[in-house]
Amino acid sequence: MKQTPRKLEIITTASTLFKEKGYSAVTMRDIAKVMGIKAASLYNHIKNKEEILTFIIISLAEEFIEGLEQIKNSNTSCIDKLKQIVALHVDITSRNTNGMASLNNDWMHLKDELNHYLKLRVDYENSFRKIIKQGILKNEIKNINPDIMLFSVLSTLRSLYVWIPQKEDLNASQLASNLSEVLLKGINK
Amino acid sequence: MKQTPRKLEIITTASTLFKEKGYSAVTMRDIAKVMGIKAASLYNHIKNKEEILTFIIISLAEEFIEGLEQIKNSNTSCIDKLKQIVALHVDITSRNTNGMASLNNDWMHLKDELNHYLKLRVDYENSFRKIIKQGILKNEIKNINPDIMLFSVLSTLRSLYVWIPQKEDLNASQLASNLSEVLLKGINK
DNA sequence: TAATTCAACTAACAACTGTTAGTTTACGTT
DNA sequence: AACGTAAACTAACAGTTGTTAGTTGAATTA
Repeated sequence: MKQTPRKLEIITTASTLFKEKGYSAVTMRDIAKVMGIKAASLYNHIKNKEEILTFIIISLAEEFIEGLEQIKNSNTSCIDKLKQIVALHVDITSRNTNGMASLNNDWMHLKDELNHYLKLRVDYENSFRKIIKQGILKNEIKNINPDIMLFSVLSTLRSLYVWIPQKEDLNASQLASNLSEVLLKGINK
Repeated sequence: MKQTPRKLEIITTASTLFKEKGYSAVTMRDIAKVMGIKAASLYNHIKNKEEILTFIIISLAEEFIEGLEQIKNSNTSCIDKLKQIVALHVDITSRNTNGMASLNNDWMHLKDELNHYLKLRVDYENSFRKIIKQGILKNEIKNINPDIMLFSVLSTLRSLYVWIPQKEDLNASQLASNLSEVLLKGINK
């Protein structure tokens, strides 16, 4: 799946607008206007509006899947794996704050690739839960309902795209380590 | 602001659709079809589409503000106040999972009431942060960047609307206490 | 120089959007 | 029986939507 530079410009521009107003509220004319061209000209580079959304979402989802695959195979404790997952989210999100908005909020507007996306998401959550469950077995993690822990941690990580742009003073590794501390050990002294 | 029963039915129906596809992707004809009437008939009960969204968002936002006001004035430790905030979110969200989707994802489509909403949100976050900062001063809470802790906890609480409907086996108080445990003390043993 | 390709353009389409105006129907009150 | 009202209806509007077809000019290649 090679993309021309102009096509990537369209995707980048669209991402910004999708984050601001959501996929459905952004028109092809909106995207074209920002780029200084007419809406019809976009179709020299892309098949249709859906292709833009699909590219944004699927490429990010696959990046997460690949990252988690690495972490699963690393020979470390479960707690360390969780720290790596936090760092993975901080890393990918820092580089794609706009796209992450679509991944979180616009996936339901996929058509052709909806099932593909849903499979990737379920796979990701299952692998994540497996690490937590193993941590409980190995006595590294508290014996609370694993779904609640998964939900709590993953909700925070999925919301990073909102907070990272307004906290540019924090660098990535600093944010990742502070976040790991809070998620793993809580805020109570 | 008294609402007729039929108007509330429209708002409830719209909330469900807004959660599924987002405000922009839901048409007046979609809402009417679910109710078994024509789109034009909706206007016997509501002023326009925006009024539906405004009602959903502002009434929920005010419920949160009022709840937090109570908690601020309660004569307890900061940790206990945070537990009360968790319970507040679980309570309101359990009763309004659909509306919470709009509060989180559709607020940018407000027009007349956008500034009102933004003020309520900033006020809420400021009050929340104040409780965390006081907890740090009183040595109840770790001395980490309060914004990171606020972000982490609030992200989880704001995502509850996604998880509560798919975990109907958990009752509210059970969920609130488990969640408090995870958010306050972390998942690390 | 001629031929080809790229990436913009104009013009138009059919479908869909929120909304209004005017009409009809059913029902409770005088 | 007559009236008033609530809540549905039909028909239509003006504007917007994604998308297509065909054209143009500039740059690249033969």
